[in-house]
Order: sequence, then structure tokens, then C-alpha cells
Amino acid sequence: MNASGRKTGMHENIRRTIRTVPHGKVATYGSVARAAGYPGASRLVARVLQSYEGLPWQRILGAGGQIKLPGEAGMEQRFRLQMEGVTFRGRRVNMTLHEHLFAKRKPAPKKQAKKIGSKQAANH
DNA sequence: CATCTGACACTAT
DNA sequence: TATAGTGCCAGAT
Repeated sequence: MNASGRKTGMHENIRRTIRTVPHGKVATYGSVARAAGYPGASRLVARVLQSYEGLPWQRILGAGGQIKLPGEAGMEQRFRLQMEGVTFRGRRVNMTLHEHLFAKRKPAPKKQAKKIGSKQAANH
């Protein structure tokens, strides 16, 4: 990692978080961002979804369970979700039944002020 | 380095 | 419920 701090790690964290959303469940951009450790970076989640392949992108929705994908892509997302057993309430997903709750996470990835003696102290 | 842009979120109207 | 303005964050120009 960089002395300055993490860099590519952000995308990696977000990707990992997205993969934890199980089949038949959904999450929102905002909740994924928080769970990954980047509260407020909802737009970053969207960027990651477009940048990487192999992610369960259909399980990520806008606040309230709304599909944010425009046009046909949005229709496909809805279709895929329904294939997974996800139900809708009008145009939005019934979050009450399908929202995936992430485990609590650190408020932020801030640089921990040197915590304990580090791994070296423990020595291997 | 300044701006613009986008699969967003939140609040006010 | 729909629209508009503001805040966010990183990548592209």
C-alpha cells in the first residue's frame, strides 16, 4: 500500500462488499458504501459496478429500493431480480423483505493513529 | 490544476 | 409522487 494511504483498496473493498449480498437479497449504493467503509461514497459504488465484471450488479439499488439504471438496462435488472425471487412494490423493490443488512463496520478507514505495537512488536 | 460528469443521497418545495 | 438544488467522491478532459 502507499505510504499516503490506500488507493486501489477502495475498489477492492467495495467489490468485496458487493459480493456479500446473497442471492435473492439486495442492497443500496449508500449502504454498500457504508459497509465498505466509505460512507457518502454512493457514487463510487456505482462506478465500481460499471468498472468490474462478475459482480451481482442487479442486487444494488438506489435508496428506497429504486432501480437507477436507465432504459433497457433497468428492465433487465428488474428481470434478473425477479428471477432471484425478489418482489417489487410498484417500481421499487420491497426492501422490507429483501434488503440485505450488512454487519457493522468501522465508521471510517481513517488512519489509525499507530495502534498498538504493530505486528512486529508481536513478532512472528 | 480547474471543470465536468455520473447506475447516488437527502432535503425542501 | 415528481422536480430541483446541494453535497459527495473519484475519474476523465
